[in-house]
Amino acid sequence: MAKNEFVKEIADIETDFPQWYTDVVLKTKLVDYGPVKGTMVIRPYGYAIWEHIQSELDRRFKQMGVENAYFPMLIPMSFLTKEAEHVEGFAPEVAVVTHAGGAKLEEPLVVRPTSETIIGHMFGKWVESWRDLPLRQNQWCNVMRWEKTTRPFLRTSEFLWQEGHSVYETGEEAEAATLQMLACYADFCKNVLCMPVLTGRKTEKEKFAGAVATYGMEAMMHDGKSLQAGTTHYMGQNFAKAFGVQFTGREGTLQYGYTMSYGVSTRLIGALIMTHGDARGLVLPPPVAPFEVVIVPIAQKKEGVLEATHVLKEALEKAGIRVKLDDSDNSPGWKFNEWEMKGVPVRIELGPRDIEAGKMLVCRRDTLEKAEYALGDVEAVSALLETIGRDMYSRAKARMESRIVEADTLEALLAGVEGGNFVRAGWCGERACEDKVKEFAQATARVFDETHTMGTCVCCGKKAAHTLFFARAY
RNA sequence: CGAGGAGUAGCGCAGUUUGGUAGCGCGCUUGGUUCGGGACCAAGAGGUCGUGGGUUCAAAUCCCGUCUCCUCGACCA
Repeated sequence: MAKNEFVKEIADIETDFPQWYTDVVLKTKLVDYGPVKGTMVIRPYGYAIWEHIQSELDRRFKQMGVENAYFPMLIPMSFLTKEAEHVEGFAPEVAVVTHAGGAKLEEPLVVRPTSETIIGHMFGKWVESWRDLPLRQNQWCNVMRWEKTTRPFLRTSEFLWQEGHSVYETGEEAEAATLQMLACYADFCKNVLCMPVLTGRKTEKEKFAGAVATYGMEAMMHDGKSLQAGTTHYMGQNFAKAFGVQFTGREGTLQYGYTMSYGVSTRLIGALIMTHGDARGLVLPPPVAPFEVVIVPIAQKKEGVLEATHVLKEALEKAGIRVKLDDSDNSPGWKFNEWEMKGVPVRIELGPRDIEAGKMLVCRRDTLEKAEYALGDVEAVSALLETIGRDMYSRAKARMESRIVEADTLEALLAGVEGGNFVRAGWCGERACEDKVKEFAQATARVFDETHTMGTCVCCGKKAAHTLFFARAY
């Protein structure tokens, strides 16, 4: 394509954010649509991000003493109905297998929308004594929820996630574990995804079907809307009683365990795209970027250029940096645009001029700044990657904080969320008021704010029992 | 599930009003010249027009059915 014919490949991020998102995930080859409604194919460039998310989280879980396991995808329909709230919440969106082996099944099987039931069933068999507790297992798997409207990574019929499930002797322990895992997630978002989140408990209306309490973390997307990036749930004895998770306690009496669960999904990929992306496309956090550095040779057929880029690549790789050397026949300008759209944190340009001067041109994706480094200065590149990650977090955090506003009235709340803000507001605690806010402002309660106190309910004006963050959400 | 939009080459589209046997751009292949912000020349390959039926001498085009995808709303990691 000639310079003067250059057409913008992706929609304008400011005026058409949803289209920008769809364009970016497709054009950068993170994902493609599957042939079945609502399904997605996670392509290598996208799956690499997931693999980095997985390995980093998996390491953290294991450090906390969680073991990995795998439970079957098919769950007897009757399991789902054992916990009243649970079935009510999930029944509308499960896919059901009615036929197999050429015959109708006696009992339909649901494709797991989440695994509390089947894991509860198995834990019921495995837990006998207080000595078996805590029992903490996690699985990496796919789940299926037949959603009405879908969008790659953010909401798909089938998605990948991890779901951790634990049983404890006491409610205090289980609840503490629920909060501990929430903190683990938030730390992961900060240090690995460079993404700030608000964390806190969810309202009854927003909690997980069957839980006593649900905690969530909410990330602010580029347009100021909220995305639930992960949840942890304290189940009390609800599932333990439904599935007979009982043990003989320290005093010799038979008692039910207390369970909790937690999960994050491939939605995190959508979250980081919509948090960090800009008009040129993706801006990937270095810790999860498939490539942290792309090397673009200039005049690569000239004597010594490709050789020099290979030497540089090996030096960077030796320091543990993930490197792509783009020695394709495309022009340098084409490569610059391509890799910027794909969000590679650092680009290094290396041509005859640099080689002669013993330098290399290093370009940051997040700020688009360029600087000359000594050729082969691996430590400086390493340090730059660290800096980029920190700066991405700081910018996102400053942005989120600048977009938290307070409201005393429904009108103010509406104006706040329409302006792309998280709105802090008081709440009397009545479901009717929460419903009214949603109807009036198309905004939902995201999490409780434990750090501030608003005096009156934003809806009815009575004394506030709680302070909440409201936002429009994906 | 309600309201819109769209299915024609790998991608993006034109052609449908007024039926006449399929075209453009990008990409792809081969060769050559290029290379510091989407290079250029030349020669090529690639489509039973989503699908089933109907009308007609003749259907991408007209009629009926059907499937799928996208966007926006009510539900959700």
